[in-house]
Amino acid sequence: MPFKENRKLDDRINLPETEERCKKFWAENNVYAYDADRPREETFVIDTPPPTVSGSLHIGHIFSYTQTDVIARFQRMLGKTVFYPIGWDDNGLPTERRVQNYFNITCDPLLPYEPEMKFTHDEKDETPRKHVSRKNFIEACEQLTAADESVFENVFKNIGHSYDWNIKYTTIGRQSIKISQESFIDLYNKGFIKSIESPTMWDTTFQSAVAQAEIEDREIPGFFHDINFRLADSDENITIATTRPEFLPACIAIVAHPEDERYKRFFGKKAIVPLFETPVEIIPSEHAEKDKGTGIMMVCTFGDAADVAWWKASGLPLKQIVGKNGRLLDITFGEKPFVSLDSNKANLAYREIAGLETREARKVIVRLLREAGALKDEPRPITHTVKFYEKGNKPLEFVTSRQWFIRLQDKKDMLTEAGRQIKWKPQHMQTRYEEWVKGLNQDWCISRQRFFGVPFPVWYKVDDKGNADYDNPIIAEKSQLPVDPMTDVPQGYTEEQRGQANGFVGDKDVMDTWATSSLTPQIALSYGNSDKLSLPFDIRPQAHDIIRTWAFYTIAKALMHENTIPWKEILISGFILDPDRKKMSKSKGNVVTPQNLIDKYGADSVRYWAAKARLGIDTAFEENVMAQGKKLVNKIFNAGKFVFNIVEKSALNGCSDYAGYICEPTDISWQNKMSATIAQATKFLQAYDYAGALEVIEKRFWDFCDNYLEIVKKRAYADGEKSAIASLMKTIDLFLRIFAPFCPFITEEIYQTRPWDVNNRQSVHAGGWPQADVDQDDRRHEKLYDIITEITAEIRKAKTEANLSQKTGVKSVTVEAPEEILAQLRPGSIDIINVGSLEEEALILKTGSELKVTDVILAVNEENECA
RNA sequence: GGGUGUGUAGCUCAGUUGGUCAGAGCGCUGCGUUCACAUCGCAGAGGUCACAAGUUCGAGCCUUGUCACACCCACCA
Repeated sequence: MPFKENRKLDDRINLPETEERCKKFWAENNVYAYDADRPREETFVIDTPPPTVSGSLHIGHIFSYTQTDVIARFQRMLGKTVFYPIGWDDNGLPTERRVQNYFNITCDPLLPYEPEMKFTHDEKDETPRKHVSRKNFIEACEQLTAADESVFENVFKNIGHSYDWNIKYTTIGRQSIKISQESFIDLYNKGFIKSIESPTMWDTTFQSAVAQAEIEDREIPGFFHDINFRLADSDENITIATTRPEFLPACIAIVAHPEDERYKRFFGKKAIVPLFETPVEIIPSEHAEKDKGTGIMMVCTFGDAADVAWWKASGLPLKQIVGKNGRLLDITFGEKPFVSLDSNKANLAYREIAGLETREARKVIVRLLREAGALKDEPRPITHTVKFYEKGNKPLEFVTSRQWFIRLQDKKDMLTEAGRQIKWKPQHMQTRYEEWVKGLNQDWCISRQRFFGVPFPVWYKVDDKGNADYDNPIIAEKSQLPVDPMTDVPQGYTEEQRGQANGFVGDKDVMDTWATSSLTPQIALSYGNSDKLSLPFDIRPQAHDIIRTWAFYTIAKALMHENTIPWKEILISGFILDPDRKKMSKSKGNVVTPQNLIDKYGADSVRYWAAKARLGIDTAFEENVMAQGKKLVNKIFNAGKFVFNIVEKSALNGCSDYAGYICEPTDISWQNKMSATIAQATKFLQAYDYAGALEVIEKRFWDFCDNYLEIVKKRAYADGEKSAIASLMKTIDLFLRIFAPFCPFITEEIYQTRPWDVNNRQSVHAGGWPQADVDQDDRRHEKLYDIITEITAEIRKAKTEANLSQKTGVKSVTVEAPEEILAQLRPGSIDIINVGSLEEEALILKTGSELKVTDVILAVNEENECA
């Protein structure tokens, strides 16, 4: 039901119908389409965050995305064309995990493709995970993300976000893959990308490398084990505390603090690793702390990140004992680098743990140590923090593997400088960014040993012995993109040569999802078909939890590719917190879904709630604010309807050019107020302070309903006075426009049904933000409105205190004020008489030092109230 | 250990450069309201603005310190 010519406003507010009508109207009239022909200066460019498609939309999304929409709508109403894309971040591990759980499948790249395979969701499916081929798995991902994305799209449309749905991308889409691969090739050619074999943080469940930014610490229970190491050439023992005794076979050294008197005399000597009889040197190191554990520790490859750093510095050989599946590798003592004074004994011990998961191996080692008498005391339970992949449920291991890295550590200064060229709102968020850059201690590992992602556009030559040459990759030609090296063939080769001696193999890894989402500006531009736009965009809106990932990586990529900043300003939104001020939990999020709230309060009210919160401030979830929004929406509707009723019965019905009729002093004074409010709101919105703008607009609106409307009611309604009616028309026109960015539905509904401007049925959102030129206003009666409301308040108070109706008549009111005030007041006397139900001649004006209402004598009795 | 933010009425939050800044909404209390709106109106009570010291004629606002809470990073044998 689109808006028809001369449609009348409903008698009662009906939000669901209003919302449907508006959505249809906007879609049919392309109200939010970006105009690629307009020049850059007339364009507002937004780098919209593509939400992760791995479940349902959270109320937090609605919160921050709505704040951006308010800004977008304001800019559009200013007359700009708004480049406002929308995308879905659907590639990567989170999606794979959801697909695995949802369809109860797991990917086995060795299986053949089954073209007929279908996927269904069964809540009660308790059978073991079904193994499917890589291609089938990707199809399952595509199926589920497509379904999820259409749900997301509906919610965003229901809440009234004004994206240009023609500029819609997915990070797994063909175009995104192409741009992501181009990015890889560009960085490779610039020498910013390297592939190296190195210890990498590894999730054994997903069997993939993960990046520094994807790690989180978790407190888990564990044990301290005090293990005795025999000293070589001595009967003495030293006791070493460790939480990971299963790493004994990978021990490469013992370290203690150089100033530790207990161990100073041992430096340079050798200790013997129990069970495995490996001699290791005792070395001083600043890293060791005297008062932790026993003060002396073993270094293994690799129990934790400190081991990695220490190993790199030491130059000692690498003893990798944990495999990619998280199980202990099959190694043999006596072969390099696993030296032992007694290889038979060592191998006997190791055979007990080979093939076990690290946790199981730990238990076995403890038993063996106990049997060998090398365990000083029984293990002591502790709680310690361990690194996890944020989406994983097993601790990370350090596994040596070949990975692609983007060099960032040598660009810290440039990255910091780029951050300084961007305006951060709030400002302190820039500090967070800088601290993150300062603390970078790894390059960016972008390869993931997964399936649903952007493939590396890379193959490797295979030599005559069948070994791949990883140091000299074959990089795809740009004209070939997008490519999948597992099915596409490098130039100069044929498919028959795949995997053959003197042939080639494809790189089977995919990229980290951030490697693609860090290119959202470039991807959006490619979908936008614009030759007028380039980096930097105007704004990037996002939350503060992904400063270290999305913001950081986007800045890094823009710097490396275009040598510029990606956006001029970055607006950091806060979080929605549980009422107990913790981060909103999933369980809660499932109950309070955005759609439920839209259904309950209406889209405009949910938007009102979002727009009330300041940038960067975390806010507790408070449904009351939505109820408040609903009251406002209702009030806007009723005020509109009331004014329409007045206009329809008046001589100004159907009149478009009403402004010239506004001539009465009180009306002119009120319009001064409106101008001031518009000026304030405009200033706030230009500074992206949508909450500040909403506050002043809302305040003025309630003032309008409570005071001005009451003041002019009689003149407009009973007297049919044109000045009052025209002033009401103008006021409604102005409020509809300045509320439009916040409450797009109700404002459009009323705007389209005005009994004036009937030939102008453009969307209220298509432009027309009011100009507040206060300097051109007629300021002769500037103070009058405030004087009237002040006196009115005193009269109302007198009635309230007498427990009487506001309709009670007034016999006399005495106002004392300086002559200057009285001069302003006199032309508006009639309005005080009207609004206060004063009898004729009841208003007595006296000269005094300041404005004061001294006597209010009510008509019902002779009670005299002193104000 | 390093960094950032927050602490203002019972609750959720505003308080822009120090001078009507002690506020709003909700909640609470009282009263009113047939005629735009009970999704209403009018009014009221409620706060040593975390604490302490300092700067100033004057401090929620600036400085220093303390406490509490939250988030990020580092360390985690």
